[in-house]
Amino acid sequence: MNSKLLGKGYEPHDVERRWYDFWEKEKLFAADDESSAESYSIVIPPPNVTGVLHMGHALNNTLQDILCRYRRLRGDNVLWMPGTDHAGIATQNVVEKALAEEGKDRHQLGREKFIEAVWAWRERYGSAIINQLKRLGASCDWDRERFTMDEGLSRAVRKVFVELYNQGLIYRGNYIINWCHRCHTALADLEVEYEEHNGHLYYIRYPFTDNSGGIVVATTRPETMLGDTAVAINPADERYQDLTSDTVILPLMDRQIPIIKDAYVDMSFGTGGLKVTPAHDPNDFEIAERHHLASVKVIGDDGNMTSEAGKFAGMDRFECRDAVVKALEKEGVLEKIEHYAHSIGHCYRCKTIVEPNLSRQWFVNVKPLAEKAIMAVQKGETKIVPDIWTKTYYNWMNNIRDWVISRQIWWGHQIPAWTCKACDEVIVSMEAPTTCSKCGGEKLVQETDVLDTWFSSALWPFSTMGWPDDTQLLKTFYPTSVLVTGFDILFFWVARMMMMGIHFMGDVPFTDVYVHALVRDEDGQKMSKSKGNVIDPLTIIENYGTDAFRFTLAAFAAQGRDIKMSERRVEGYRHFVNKLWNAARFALMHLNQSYDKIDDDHLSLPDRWILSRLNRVINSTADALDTYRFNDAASELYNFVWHEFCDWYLEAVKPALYGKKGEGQKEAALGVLWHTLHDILVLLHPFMPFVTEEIWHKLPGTRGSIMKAAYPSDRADAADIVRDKDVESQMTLLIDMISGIRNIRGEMNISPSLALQVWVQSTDHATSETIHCHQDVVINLARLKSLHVSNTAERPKSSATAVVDGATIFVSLEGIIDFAKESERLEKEINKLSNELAKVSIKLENKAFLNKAPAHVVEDVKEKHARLLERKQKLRTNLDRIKEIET
RNA sequence: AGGCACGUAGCUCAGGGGGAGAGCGCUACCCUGACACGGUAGAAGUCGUGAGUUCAAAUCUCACCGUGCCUACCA
Repeated sequence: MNSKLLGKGYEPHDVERRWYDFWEKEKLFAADDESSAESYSIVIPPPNVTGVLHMGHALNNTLQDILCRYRRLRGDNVLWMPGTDHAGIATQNVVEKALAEEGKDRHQLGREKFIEAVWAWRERYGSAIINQLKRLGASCDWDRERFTMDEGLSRAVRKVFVELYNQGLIYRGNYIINWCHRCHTALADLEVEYEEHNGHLYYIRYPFTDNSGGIVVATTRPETMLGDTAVAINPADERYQDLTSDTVILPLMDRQIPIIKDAYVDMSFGTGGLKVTPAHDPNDFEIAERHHLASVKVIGDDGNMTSEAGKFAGMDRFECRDAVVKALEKEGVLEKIEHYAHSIGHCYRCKTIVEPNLSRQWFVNVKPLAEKAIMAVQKGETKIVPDIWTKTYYNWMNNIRDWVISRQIWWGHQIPAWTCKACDEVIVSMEAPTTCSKCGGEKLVQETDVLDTWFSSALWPFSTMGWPDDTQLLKTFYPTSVLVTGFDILFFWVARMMMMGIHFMGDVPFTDVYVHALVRDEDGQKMSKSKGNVIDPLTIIENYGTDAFRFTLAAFAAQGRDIKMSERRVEGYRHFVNKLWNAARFALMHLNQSYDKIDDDHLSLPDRWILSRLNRVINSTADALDTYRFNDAASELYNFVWHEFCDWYLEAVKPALYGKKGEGQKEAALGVLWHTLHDILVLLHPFMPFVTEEIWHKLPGTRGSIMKAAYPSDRADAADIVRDKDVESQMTLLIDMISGIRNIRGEMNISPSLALQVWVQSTDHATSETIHCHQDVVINLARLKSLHVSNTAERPKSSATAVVDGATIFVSLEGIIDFAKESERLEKEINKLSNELAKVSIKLENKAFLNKAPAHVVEDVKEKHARLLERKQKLRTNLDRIKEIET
């Protein structure tokens, strides 16, 4: 007996550390660059180097790990490519903050020293999130870990930039972009978050040159009026048909500006007069283009007013707003102020209010790339799961606008463009040029801007595999099998990877995209630090163990639904881990060897039954995982292990295991027990890698890591485990009988220790045969003194009755029966049956149903009706008897 | 403004045209030689509201109410 090998309760911490080290040491996560096995690959959504593991990461990586571990068990050559993202703005912010604490800023250091400081920071803290992923059990091929700023990936970035530039898909120009004054950089449209805000709408009168009348405009940002270069009205607006002047005076600046007519102006808004500020509003910018208006930039890149702002120059933009309002009031041109709710854009990194700003930036013309990315999904080259996201993907791709890729920060891939000081020629090239290709000049200055981080992440599926070199890794693993991600980065990342992958690799980056839900708190709120509702995955791991946590995430991961994280649920699954542990503990008390072959001759009904059920769960789990139904797989396994294996099988075979059924049955049961536990461990391993590995090593006959095991249905002996419906229905009969007797015991308050005498009456030969053959199972599990089976109405005088299909059960209660209680119990049962019977009867009385419903449905309902009726009548007979005795 | 999802037991959620399910919680009994992180039994839902399609609707359609999210606009 080796029962001492397992402790009474499962203690995760030591086990987790031990096996993770073992897996790493044994290189069990390593992919083969070249292998005859089928390839399966996933690239990790690279977390930010500055990041700490949150629930989103935990879910995302747990799902990927389940897939990877599952595919390994299926014999695939699996590559899970790990790495991190340099997160330009976020990381720069973090390092700047650290510098600020030392009283320094980046400008004092200079660009080069600052970059060094960021690298140093990365050395020190950058592996935090990687270590946290390891605690989750993530089986990434860590030897291949990549970073978007690595030399290899940087080369890919330069290559892509140069090619897109040469193809005319990257250009530089002056356009309105979103500007964050705090991060001091341009932001892409996607990087702006809008939030509802209670502001004001200011009505300002721009008088005619003679200071009379004029046009009233409305604005939420009065300070921008300093940069107005026109007032626009709708050409169809009747209010302005009789204008005598075609100019107005811009108040405070005393500038004469034109009145222009443009159909863009919404006549129903405000007064129908629109102030035009081309440098600070995207729509105004477009109007200005159409009407060839000048642009006056009054808000500077630092958030202060520029010299163009006249006497307001140098003022902070918000202070200026108040000052302008006061000044307008003083001039008597402020008509009114209304309360006005509107949404304002904020920087997604630092939450500062962003300003549309005219600026010279680099852009990607994404339309041509997007078209191919749409086609690829339409043609099914990439499948988005669940399908619901496909529409969102199309919608966004169809309305896509050019992408600003330049950022005015230091940390990132510096744009590989140089300007010749002598002739202003722009040279874009992989390596720094020494002379100007046009004039031969030697004074070349590199563009100071860096690229958007997402520009490099867009290349992730192939840059991590060595592109632009033609590597073996790419040949084996590109396109990747699936991308697992949250919908929040569907556009930021997935769409852009699609575009770049197709353009540069000539093939989609992944064949499937599995989009999972967002993890929210128990009330459905998005977790955020500011709300203080963040649940730290590492705390959960500390308290409940990684396996319980992972299983919870899988069980919660129903498609198309957000996940509301509940600690209670994790606790529940911790109990499940412990249940498995104890089932194994019990099994290992009896198992001293492995069993290659199941002894068919001595199998009991429970043995055959559990093998049949095992066969079902093997197939349904595989099916669920193949279609990304993680929650289905998890609940199948949960129910099988707890409610079939533990509750029924283990209890049923105890007598055999304790040698009460002879050596033959004992050995047969041991064989089944070994097989079932063995397969349970393998099936559960993707979800609960640690506890399964721990038990695996205690199970006799296993060699090496469970990671090297074969999925049950792929094994040579898989044929031994077959589904047998006959066996299942026989076992169901026994289970129903036992439950019926237990119900009587419970309801009648009969002590569990009292062994009962039971008479079973059945006129159905097959039923009585089954009961007779397997009566030991019933006697054992229902705690009986005796069980008599007959086809006559032989029964004890004082008894309680239960009914199953094909048989009536009489539990002798000689001397202890409480007639009133038994009547009550029977009446309750009869009531239940009557209710069900009523529903069924309605159907059968409905001629339309009998005529139109499919024959098998009608047949089913008739059968059910007969069954219910039989049961009810039997109970009724016994109730009558009881009442007779009682009176 | 447009779009998408969701409203099922006290709580958290599965299910998805023909017998209402799970976990937690609750009630009663039980420390039965794996497990009290356990066992056995039990109570509990007009499946948001209203209409329609159908022989049959929790399930499909529409409207409404409520919740959440996404996209766009916002002078």
